[in-house]
Order: sequence, then C-alpha cells, then structure tokens
Amino acid sequence: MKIELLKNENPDIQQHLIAWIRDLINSKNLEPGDKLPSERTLSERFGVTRGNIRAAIQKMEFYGLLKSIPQSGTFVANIGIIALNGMVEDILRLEDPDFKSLVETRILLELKTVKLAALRRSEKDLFSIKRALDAYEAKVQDGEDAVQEDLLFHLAIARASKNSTMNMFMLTITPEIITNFEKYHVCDKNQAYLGIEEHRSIYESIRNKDTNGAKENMKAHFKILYQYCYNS
Amino acid sequence: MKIELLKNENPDIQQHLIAWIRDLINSKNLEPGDKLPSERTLSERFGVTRGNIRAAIQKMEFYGLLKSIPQSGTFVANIGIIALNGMVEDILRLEDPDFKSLVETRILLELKTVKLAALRRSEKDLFSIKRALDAYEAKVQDGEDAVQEDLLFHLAIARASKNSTMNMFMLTITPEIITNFEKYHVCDKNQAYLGIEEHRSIYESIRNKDTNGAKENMKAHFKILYQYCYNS
DNA sequence: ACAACCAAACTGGTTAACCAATTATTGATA
DNA sequence: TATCAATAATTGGTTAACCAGTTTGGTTGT
Repeated sequence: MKIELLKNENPDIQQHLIAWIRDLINSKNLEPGDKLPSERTLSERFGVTRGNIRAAIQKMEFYGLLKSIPQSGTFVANIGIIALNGMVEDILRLEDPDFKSLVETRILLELKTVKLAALRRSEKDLFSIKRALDAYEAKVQDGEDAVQEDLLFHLAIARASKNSTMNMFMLTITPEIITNFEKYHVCDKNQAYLGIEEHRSIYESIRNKDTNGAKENMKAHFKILYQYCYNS
Repeated sequence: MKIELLKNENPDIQQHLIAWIRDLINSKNLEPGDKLPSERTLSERFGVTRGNIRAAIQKMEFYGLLKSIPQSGTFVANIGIIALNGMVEDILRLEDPDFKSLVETRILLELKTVKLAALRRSEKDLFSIKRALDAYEAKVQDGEDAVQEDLLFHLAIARASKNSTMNMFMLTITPEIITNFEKYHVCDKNQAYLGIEEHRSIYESIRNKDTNGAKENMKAHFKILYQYCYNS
C-alpha cells in the first residue's frame, strides 16, 4: 500500500513543484529574464531532492517557460508573466491523451499531410511511398498481418509532406495508436484486401499531384476510423 | 574549437547510439518482448557513458520503441521489428522544426480546435474564453502590447475543444511561435484593433455553436499568417 | 529426481559527490 | 576614489557510488 503511495507521489510532486515555482515567480514579481533561485536553494526550501527540482524545471523548459544556462542559473523566459501563468494552468490541467483524441488528431493530421505530400513530393519520396505500398501488398497477398507495413506507408506520406512538425507529431502518436489498435480491436482482418485498393488510390493521387483526390481517398480510407471516432 | 566539437558530439552521439541499438536488435533477431543487454553492458560495449545509453533508451522509449522496467531490464516494445526499423529511420532523419512548418501546423490545428470548441464547449468553457477575450480587449484599448492575451485566448479555445492531444500539441508549439513572432516581425501593431473584431466574431460563433462560422472566422483571423506561410 | 528455497549477482533508478564555467567579493594599485 | 586583478563562492551539468527489487543458479531436503 505504501509503495503505491510513493509511486504516485513522484509524478504528483512534480506538478506541485511547477505550481510552487509559478507562485514563487509571482510573489517575487520576477519578470522575463530574471534569475530564479538556484536548484539547491529550491530543493532545500521545498524540502525535496534536487532531482525533483531539475525534473520540474526541465518540464517547464520544454514548454518554453524557463531557460537554464549552464554555470549561470535558471531564468524566466521572455514570454511574459501573464502568458506564463496561463500556460502553467493549462499544463497542470492537461490530462493524458485518450484513445479517441489520438484517433481524431491522427485523422486531422493525415488528411493534411497527404494533401501536402501530393503537392510537394519529390520523385524520391514517390519511390519511397511506392516501396512501402509494395511491401504492404506483398504481406496481405501472403495472408499475413500487415499492420506494420500499413503504418510505414502512412509514415512515408508524412515524410513526403515536407512539414517537420507534422512529421514529428505523427511519429509521437502513431505507436500509441498501433498498440491500442489491438486492444480495442479496431482493425478488421478482411479489411486488409480493401486496404490495398485504398492505399493504391492514395498513392496514385500523390503521384498525379492531385491534392483534393489524395485527401478524399485518404478520407475514404479512414471511413472505419471515422465511424469509431464519432459513432460510439 | 575543441569545445564546440565536444558540444556537438553529445547530441550527435545519441543518434549513433539509437542506430547502434537498432542494429543490435536486428543482428540478434530480438523480437517484441525480448530483453536488451543491460545499460552497463551497452555502455561498456559502445565505449560511452551510461548516461548516454540511458538518454538514447529514453528517447526510443518516448517513441514507443522500447520499454524499461525497473530492476528488471529494457525490452523491445511489441510493435514489430519492421515498424521499429522504419520508425528509427524516420527519427534519425527528423530535423528540427522550422518556423514555417510550425505556423502551417498551428493553422491546421486551430481551424480544427475552434470547430470542436464550437461543438463541445460547456458554459464554463465559454466563460473562460470570454474572460480571455475581455483581457485582450482591455489591453489593446489601453494601447499596450497584447500578444500574451492573444495567446491565452487561443489556448482557451484549444482547452474547450476537449481533445487532449491537440491541446498538448498547441501547448508545445505555441511558445516557439511566440518567441519567433518578434524575430520575424510577423505581428503588426495596428492589426491589434482589427484583431479585436476578429476575436469577437470567433467567440460569437463558438457561443452560437456555429462550427462552420467559427472555422471561417478563424481562417480570416489567420489571413496574414496564411500569406506569410504560402507567399514567401 | 524433483521441488523449494536461499543467497549472490544483476537490473534500472536514485542520490550525493564532483566538475568546469561563471559570477560575486575583496583588496591592492594607480 | 575608481579600476582592475585575483580569488572565493556559486551555478547547472555530469559522473560514480549506492539502493531496492528482480532474476538466476545452485544447494539442500524430501
């Protein structure tokens, strides 16, 4: 019992520390560019280990709220105190992504990446997508599970979109979707053959630089996901 | 000269380590669920510090490729060896997000979040958005810079969209966009008064649950960004 | 022969000591 | 008194020792 309590304490304490640091900034009227107390001081004042402080600071640094400079100190980012307070509130409130929100976001991203891919793809990109398509078809023809090849086909399209941010987002949400696919049994076995045709038409649209066609074909491909996302 | 070389070595070595770990998994035919050699063994074999190994493993864990279990070992995630290879390739190839890709992604996200917000907003959400809007108006009326309040207005909408994934994405890209705004001088001073009207109409659409109107009003609000993104 | 058990080695995670670079303080000098 | 040099204290980052579970191999008792 106590072990679980301790387990939960660690991620929980980070949230508290972030709130504490925010309160500190507010109470001392620290402005952008001002220096925070040292990590050692904070760890002592809050009665936690320096590692906890470092973790909290790094998280705030990830969201662009603080800036650590080696051998110098940790500073308030030049983002403004109002924005900082608002963002901290959002960060603390932020909950772990649920599966539906992941799917919803994936659909949004892919309908855009496929459009951009059709617009910007190089010959090299096209070849890369084609190769992923062939690998997918081969696996399905052999009656084997092709969920990995399916994934790589979509990632190849994201790569061809030439948008590094969307590409990164796709990489972050894709594995979680894959692992949840099996759990929720979204994937249907006999859908695989249908998937070949859909993949082919998506590829053709990209090859022909038909942006709208690419989007529509992708939308058709996501039909089942659409239903899952909005009808249950 | 040597200092910079060392500085560049650290992030660079992580990429090499990820590739090495991938090669190890392939050469030993490790399947999902199999255990990797211990961190100490890997650090010794690759001739690097354990901290480097841990950082590389944690990055691969972030992308769902590995799974570390305390006091037990690091395991290959059940994602399949083919997908793992493809994703590692993408991760290694992935470059830092450029400003244009950030803006492009932000526009995409916000056109969706505002639609979802109009569809799903609670009365509480509406109040929260209204408060952000009022704060923005007050600042502009006083002739002060209101970029922070502008940001919070958009984040409030993202919160009302009830999609935690998009909400998180907005939080990650927003600060970088803000800091780059000043650098590239995208923001125009006399646009602020125009911004009030645009924000108001967006708010009204959300209040009336007019999804399409909300999207169109947001699109109008992004007109300058649109131009920056596609005409330069 | 086999099962139960126990201790030693090994695991990822955590902590405290250490490092090099920076900053503040002091004091000597012009 | 002002300036600058030198040194001591402080900084975030890094490393090596340590910790508490887990796994493993062998041993022992039945």
